[in-house]
Amino acid sequence: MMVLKRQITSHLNKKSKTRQRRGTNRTTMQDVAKQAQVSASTVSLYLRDPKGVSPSKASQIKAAIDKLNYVPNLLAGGLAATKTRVIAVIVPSLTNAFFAQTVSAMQRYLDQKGYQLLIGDSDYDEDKEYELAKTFLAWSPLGLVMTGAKHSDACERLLKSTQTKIVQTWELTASPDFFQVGFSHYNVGRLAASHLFSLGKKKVAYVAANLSFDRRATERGQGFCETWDRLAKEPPTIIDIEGQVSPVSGVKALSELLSQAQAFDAVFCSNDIIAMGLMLEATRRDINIPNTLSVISFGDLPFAEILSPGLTTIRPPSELIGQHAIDAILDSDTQNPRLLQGLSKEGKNAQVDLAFELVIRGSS
Amino acid sequence: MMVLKRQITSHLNKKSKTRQRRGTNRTTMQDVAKQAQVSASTVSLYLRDPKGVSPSKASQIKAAIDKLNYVPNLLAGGLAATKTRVIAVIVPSLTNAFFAQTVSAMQRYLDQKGYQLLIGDSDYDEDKEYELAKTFLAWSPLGLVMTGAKHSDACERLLKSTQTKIVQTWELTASPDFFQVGFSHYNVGRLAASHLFSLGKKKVAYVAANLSFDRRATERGQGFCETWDRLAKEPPTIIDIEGQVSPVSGVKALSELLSQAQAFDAVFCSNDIIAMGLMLEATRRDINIPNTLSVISFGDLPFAEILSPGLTTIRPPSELIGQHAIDAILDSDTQNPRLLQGLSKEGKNAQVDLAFELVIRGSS
DNA sequence: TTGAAAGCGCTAACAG
DNA sequence: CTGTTAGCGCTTTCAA
Repeated sequence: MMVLKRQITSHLNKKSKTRQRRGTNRTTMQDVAKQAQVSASTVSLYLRDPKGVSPSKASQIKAAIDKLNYVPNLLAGGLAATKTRVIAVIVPSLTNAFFAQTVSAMQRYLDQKGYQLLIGDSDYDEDKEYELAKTFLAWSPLGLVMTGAKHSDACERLLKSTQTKIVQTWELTASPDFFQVGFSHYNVGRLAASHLFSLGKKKVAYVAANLSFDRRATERGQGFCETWDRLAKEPPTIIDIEGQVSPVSGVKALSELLSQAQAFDAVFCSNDIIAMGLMLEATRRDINIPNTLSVISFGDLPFAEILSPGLTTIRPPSELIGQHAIDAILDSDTQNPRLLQGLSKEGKNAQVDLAFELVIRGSS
Repeated sequence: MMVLKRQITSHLNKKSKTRQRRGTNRTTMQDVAKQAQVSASTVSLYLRDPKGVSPSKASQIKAAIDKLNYVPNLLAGGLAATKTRVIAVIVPSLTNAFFAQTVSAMQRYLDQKGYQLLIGDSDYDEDKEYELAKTFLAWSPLGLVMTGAKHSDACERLLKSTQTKIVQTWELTASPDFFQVGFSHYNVGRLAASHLFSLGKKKVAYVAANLSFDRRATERGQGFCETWDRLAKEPPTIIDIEGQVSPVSGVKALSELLSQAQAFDAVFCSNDIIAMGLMLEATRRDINIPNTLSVISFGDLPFAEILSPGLTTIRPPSELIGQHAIDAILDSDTQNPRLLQGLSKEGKNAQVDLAFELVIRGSS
């Protein structure tokens, strides 16, 4: 009996063999419990719901935590609970202002809610995207936010087989397999076309970069070209600059435009970065905007308003996309009430179709 | 004996009580092991070092993994190994191009190495930064990359008490407590001052936004002002625009500048965003750059070269900072060989002082 | 309210 | 090269 008791005592006081081996020294919940003279499960309860334990024990535990500088081990917690407070996000590029805005909005939205964002950058590469998704799912996240609605077959299979909530953003498709939050890029193109047509423009072009890699820009282009064709009975010219999107693409695009036989009186740029380059180059070449050439674009990035003239552009709901995506994931966690109101989010593959806005400035 | 055997068998075939309760259905390593007719530890070994198991078993295991669509549970793995392949990063703002570049470089650098980046955005708030650091450390990351060398006292204490490798970036301090990789912002300011002085400029100003919140911009300003004062025997004027950094700050700054009694012939902008606004506004007001006003800045963001005239600016080693930070962390993990060569990284609080570059264009 | 017990799924000695 | 074993630190019944 005495022997047994001593063994128990020593078990409580000494580090286990494994911990000794590894040289691990982490303060555990067990340490806190001992310090506070309660059991580990009471500490656990306190951490999740402080009002669940008696005030006296609560203050003892609080003191112990402060004294020992205790940091809970989320790995152990997640493993035990078979779920985590992590939300994974995969974007094509972190340096792209659109996605940076969306991710940033997610972070702010999550702020103080105790969730972590696991962020991955696929570099516009489907294979990398697949690898990222695989690794991210291994962290048992509450949800996985993908950018775009098209993935490699393997990735698609993976996403369908997981129990994790999947949300696709920035793109809406006809018969979605997952929850989607975005807007119609096709309609963005339509809006641009009708705006230019209503201004009485005759000869227009769609300017983009790296179109074969940018499905969403392609769709905007389609909406633009088909609509223009219907209105003006003439298909727009498409200028597709090779290489990554940068202001330089816009510079090149203008040269390309000027080298054509016809004279254009308006262009729709696939985004503001390109439009900026094009407008600055136009200024340099003494081409008057909007008199000689009207410019309309997509993005409404911070510099759009200070270009001369101000850039007419269509503003996407970057922040809202982030918020709704997070909302959909938190929604599916029964622990959390719905945050944003007024939108039906029922169904595994519901869609949230957000509005975009035409911001008219001097360039058109 | 028979009874015992049946019990064992049933234990292997049925889900455990806990899993049944929770309704968890995850494919585990155990499932793979059974499918492949080997033990779980063999599967584990295979996953970490495929060459460690015999070719025949290896192919069986591979087949089993594919068939079952097995995704390892990184939480369990990390817990068991008391370490993870996660690297945490805290930046002041994800939408800030400088930090986006650094984080993006980290991701690319880590690509295919099987490490994850846990990214947090402190929104330039020391309290948020502290909370983030605390939560991130709870994930037992291999390392934690902080931006800047100044934190709240509580945060400082936390960072010192942890066993996780801490790296501070984008800033170098006199007697560092942690490993630092950055460059001297003071010297950036010095370089800007001597460049303008060598050009024969007489009356200069330092233009910045939100200076009281931007320690690094303040330091660049100090380097600039002190050096200019020494060279020209006159302290520069400091224009500090309130509010978040944006091109609009530059627009406002120019008005401010023009409203002063003296006429300036050169300005040093704290970053390219501001410089862009200032230059566009100058063009609008028909102020000739560089003849009437020279502009030099800091950043070399993508648009710097396409402004008219091109923007003279000092390019920080954004990507290199990311690479060295990761390197320092991977270095401290004995599993990994040093990746970048030629730099001594000994010591817990060594410094990596990276070079920056003056890119001279038409604006100066 | 509180505590004991039984895992969560995996890693890492260790022995064979 | 392979399997056995003993945890990693926490959550969650369940009973007291």
